[in-house]
Order: sequence, then structure tokens, then C-alpha cells
Amino acid sequence: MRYPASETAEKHTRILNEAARLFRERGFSGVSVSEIMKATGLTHGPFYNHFTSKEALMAESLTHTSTTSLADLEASGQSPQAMLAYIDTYLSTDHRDAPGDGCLMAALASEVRHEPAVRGCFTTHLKAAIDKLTAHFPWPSKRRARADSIRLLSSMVGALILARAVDDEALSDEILKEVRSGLR
Amino acid sequence: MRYPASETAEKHTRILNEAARLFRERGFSGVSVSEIMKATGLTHGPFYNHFTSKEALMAESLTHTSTTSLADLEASGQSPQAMLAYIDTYLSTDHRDAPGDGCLMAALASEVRHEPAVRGCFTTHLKAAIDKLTAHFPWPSKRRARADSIRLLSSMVGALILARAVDDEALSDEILKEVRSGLR
DNA sequence: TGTACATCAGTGAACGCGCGTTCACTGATGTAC
DNA sequence: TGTACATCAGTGAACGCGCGTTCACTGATGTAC
Repeated sequence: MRYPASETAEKHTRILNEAARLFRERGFSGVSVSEIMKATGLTHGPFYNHFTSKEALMAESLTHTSTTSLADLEASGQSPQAMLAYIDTYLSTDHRDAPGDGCLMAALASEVRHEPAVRGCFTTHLKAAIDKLTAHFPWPSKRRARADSIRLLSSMVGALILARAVDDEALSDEILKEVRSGLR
Repeated sequence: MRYPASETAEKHTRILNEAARLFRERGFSGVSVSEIMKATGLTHGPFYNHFTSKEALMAESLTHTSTTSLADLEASGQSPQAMLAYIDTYLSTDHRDAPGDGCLMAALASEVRHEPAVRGCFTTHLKAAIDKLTAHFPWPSKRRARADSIRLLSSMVGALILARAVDDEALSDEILKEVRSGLR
């Protein structure tokens, strides 16, 4: 049956939000189109009214997540304290235990390598993240700010991925803690 | 038909080697049992003469790769120069472009999170890697050697994963280069 | 304002496909005598 | 040493399953008059 036109755009956004959350939680290949549609409260059929393919959704959800998560960074303060708080939040057990709401890169970087359809979007996101980090925080040397941002990002992403992969909570906590104190 | 008994063990090892290579290249879920068996020159049927399931192969191939790749680390020298050479090799474009022969953690850490069957093996490997790094290299402070090893590993793994995910070779090279110089 | 009709997002059965896994069969090897 | 037979890794067709995707159909909404 026909539905109010106003709901269409809202449903599109809801699919994107659910997809973004589920993909980060369980990976692109760990989530089916049907599951995403079920999470939005619909059957799988109308998926193709909104997106041309699962790959297209992957790309669009990645771009969608990119804009919202970079807004978080810009919302934080620019003081050295704000920078440390940002790092502490990123390397917190809360972030580790909630990948669905967390960093896109830590959740999906590995899988992106195998999905040609989303590498472009991911690259755009990473470039934006480096630029925002470089511009936003009070780096000791302006000249080295970009290199320092790249190093910070690599450390944080690597630590979070390892902390999430590991079976042993003590080791996982230790990784987060040591990388946190290394960045002070 | 029956085959020489001597070949059985050798075929088992060949399956493990091919699996270890293919899993690192394309991920656990990106490689099928049939592909692995084809790579060893057999049909898919006898797979279950060697392993009880794909998950069992994933676990065994991870343990198998662990022992061989940690041997590489022990084979390197213990001088500060050897340590820098190890880091440079890890963060080289050659390593980035050959995941099939490279670091297990950079290739599979993300997927391990979604595969309960291999998290234990992965954790064992990561612990061994931290211990070997800690004991093997000439860290400035013995007391902080373990924390420094964890930080080094996080940086290297994170940088390699990001460098591999990205679509843009200049950015990929930049990530490797900056993290390399940050570790000098 | 009321009526008749076209629209089109949602439904849910169905499609082909590749996956992990099973199994009846094959036939050279290893063993018993 | 030669013969008869049991063994068992490999073969390849077949299984059920869940996936991404398609499509004939439904029926409340929006539009034309």
C-alpha cells in the first residue's frame, strides 16, 4: 500500500543509522540486508526502493557515519586538556565495548581492504579525520602537527582493534591503559 | 584410492600453509574451504579427513602461523639497529602489499572479534608477541619495556591496517613513513 | 467539498547462487599368509 | 617372494541453508475533476 510521503526520507535515514550501527558491530559481511531491514522494523523487500545494492548501502552508510563522527571531534574543546580527554574517551573500555556507536576506522578498516566499493569513502573519511585532528588540537609544533596526528591515529586505532580482538579482559585493559599513558 | 601414508602429514601441512596465506590475504570469510583445497591441488572432499570444520582450520592455521612468524622476530638481532630494521621492515610497502606472508595481527585482528572459535588462539599469539618483543629488544628502561612493547605493537598494527585500507597510495605511503619516523 | 482513480512503498513468496558439509564410491597401497 | 584382501585418502555429486536480489500483488495516500 502507499505510505505518507513524509515517512520515506525518514525511513531512508533509519536504514542508514541501523546499517551504520550493525556494520560497526559485526562487520559488513556479518550483517545481512534482511537483518538491517528487520532492525528498522520493515521486511527486506523495500530495501531496493532505497538502495541499489548492499554495496551501495555500505558506501552510503560509511559516508553517513563519517559526517556524524567527525562532528563529535569538532564539538570537543581545543585545549590540551580537551585533547587528553578525547584520547581517554577513545581508549576507554566503554568505547571498546560499544563498537556500534564508535570509531568507524577501528571497526571497519580491515574489512574495507576487501571491499572495493567502500575504499574510496573510507579514504575520504580518513583524510578528513587527519585534517580535523591536525587543525583542531594544540600540537606543540605546527610543522609536525600532521605527522603527529597520523601517529596518534595509528596508535589509537591499533590499540582499540587489539583490545577488542583479545579474549582476556586483563590484557585488553592493559593495552588501553598503556597506550593511553604513552600518549600523555 | 589409497595414497602413500607419508604424504598425509605433508598434505595436512600444505593445507595449513595455504589457509594461513589465503586467510591473511582475504580474511576468514573471504576464503572458502573449496578455494583452500584447490590451492593445495585437491578437491574439497578430503578437507574433512584433515579438519573437523572450517572453524577448526581457522584456529589451527592461526596457531600454525603464530609459531612461524614469531620465529622471524627471534631470528633478528638484538641491537638497537636490528630493532629499527625490524620496525622498518614491518612498516614497509613490501609488507603492506603482501599481507599473505605478513603479520597475522594486522591481517586478522578485526575479524577475530567476530569469530569466537579463534579468539583464544589470537590472544595466545598476541601475548607471545608482546613477551618476545619485550625480552628481545634493547629497551631503554627494563621496567617500562612491556608497556613500550604494547605501544610499539599498537602503532605498527594500526598504521599497517590503515595503510592497507586506503585507496590512495600517497596517503598510504605517508602513514607508513610518518609512523616509522615517529618510532625512531 | 465529494468522488474516482493513479500512484508507489511495503509485503512476502520465490529465484539462483555459493557456501559448509556429507557420503557412496574408487582403486593404489600396505598387510597377512 | 608372490598372491588375496582390507584399508582409507581422494573423488565428485548431492544436501540444506542463508544470502542478495526480484517481482506480482496490496491498499492507503495523494491528485484530478
